[in-house]
Amino acid sequence: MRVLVVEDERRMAAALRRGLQAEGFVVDLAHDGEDGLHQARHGEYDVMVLDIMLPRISGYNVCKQLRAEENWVPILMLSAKDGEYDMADGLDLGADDYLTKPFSYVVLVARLRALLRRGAHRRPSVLRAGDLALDPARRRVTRGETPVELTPREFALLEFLIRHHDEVVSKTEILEHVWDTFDTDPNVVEVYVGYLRRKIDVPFSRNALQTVRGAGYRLAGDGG
Amino acid sequence: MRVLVVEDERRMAAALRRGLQAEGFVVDLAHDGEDGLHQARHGEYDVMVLDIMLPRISGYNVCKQLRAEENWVPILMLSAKDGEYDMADGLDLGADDYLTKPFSYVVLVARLRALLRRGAHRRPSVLRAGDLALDPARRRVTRGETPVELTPREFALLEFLIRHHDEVVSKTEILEHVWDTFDTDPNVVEVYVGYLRRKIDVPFSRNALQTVRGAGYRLAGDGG
DNA sequence: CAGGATTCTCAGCCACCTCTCAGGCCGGGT
DNA sequence: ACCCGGCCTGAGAGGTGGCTGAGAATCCTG
Repeated sequence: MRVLVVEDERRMAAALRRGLQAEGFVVDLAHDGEDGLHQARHGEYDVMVLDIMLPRISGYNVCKQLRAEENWVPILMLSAKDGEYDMADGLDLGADDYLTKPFSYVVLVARLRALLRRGAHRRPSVLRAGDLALDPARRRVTRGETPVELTPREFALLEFLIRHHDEVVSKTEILEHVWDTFDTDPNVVEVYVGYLRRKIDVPFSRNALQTVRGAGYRLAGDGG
Repeated sequence: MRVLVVEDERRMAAALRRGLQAEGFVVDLAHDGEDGLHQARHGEYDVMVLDIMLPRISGYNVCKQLRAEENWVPILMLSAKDGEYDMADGLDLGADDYLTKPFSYVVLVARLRALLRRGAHRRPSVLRAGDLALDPARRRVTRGETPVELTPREFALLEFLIRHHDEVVSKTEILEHVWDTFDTDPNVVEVYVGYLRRKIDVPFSRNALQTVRGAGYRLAGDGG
């Protein structure tokens, strides 16, 4: 599990790093708010420990900024101050938990694990067209209730078609977006369209993946 | 044993703390329902004493909320003698025991110990996927009823996979989160996936740890 | 420092995937 | 009907990704 620790006091930061590494975490450090914000944006962290009193950008603003950017990494806030007001403030800004210094090391680890267990709020996005459903994250395709096994190329092709369902897409477009070339033999598209049809078309049902002679292909969606 | 006491009357709270500490418990206090809910969520308590009449959020709702979040910490409820709710109400909402004020410490402690002995309904602190269970705190893994011995690296890999069960995770993602590098030979992931399979895959059963060629790996989990 | 556990590298092997090719099919125009 | 161009498809060669056994390097522990 990968954790970003944003803490300006060097001794505290070093202690946290050692301790968390001993617990099996992969630890990155940032020593001010700007650095922390930057690292949080570009690294994929499972959880984040964020001090409030920081040079350049305060922990409050780091948190606020990340949430504004739709970054939902679980955040545990640390503060030297005490009082309910601070805590409510931090939680309002989108932190997931809050700890007041001095804190017990055991408690910190326990709460980090609690955050990890809950997980970040993630967005489920499933693409649909007709009775076809494609989940890019899970890399899973179903027709109705039955799962469909696709090779990577087939999957990429179907994803492109389903994103443009009900539109006619030319073989050239497909080559550009799925194969990343434009001067290959378009026959390869025909071949893969054939593969897809064998896997996603139900016998005795109208074809979901239609040929538009001279123009390209169209994947029929529910709307039209 | 770690106990969380949620009680708004300061005198009563202080008395409970002293009494329970004398019995050898580690005691945390919360003075209203919101605080109590928060602490219960983020701390790992072995048992919880929860007053019903509380500012902000009632004890009933704290309990209900925790159970809705699959938090199965044993809860002992406290009520004033003339409360508007009765015992059946509290137990219906998922409390494990119920005491009416005034009560004797001896009885309180006896019932807490009984709860601890009985254990919670279930320990939800473990991650699950299919018949695999991984307890991050105890660093323990079981397949069904049988324990599985894992090395630290294997454990970290399985933890990452189980947290993303049903999703396809690429070797690069795995390298970043488990190995803390991104430019190492991905073959090391393949090797460790192989190790894991030998330890967690049951013969004659469908593979829990599936290869998604060209994309990564997916740990199959049954909704949990 | 010895012995064992753990992590990692390497190379060979295998299965699957990708793409090419050639022949056949089909639709439309005349 | 006939032809032509676009499309489909079966077969198969070649490439690539992934798996694994062997063993080296490293870490841990007594």
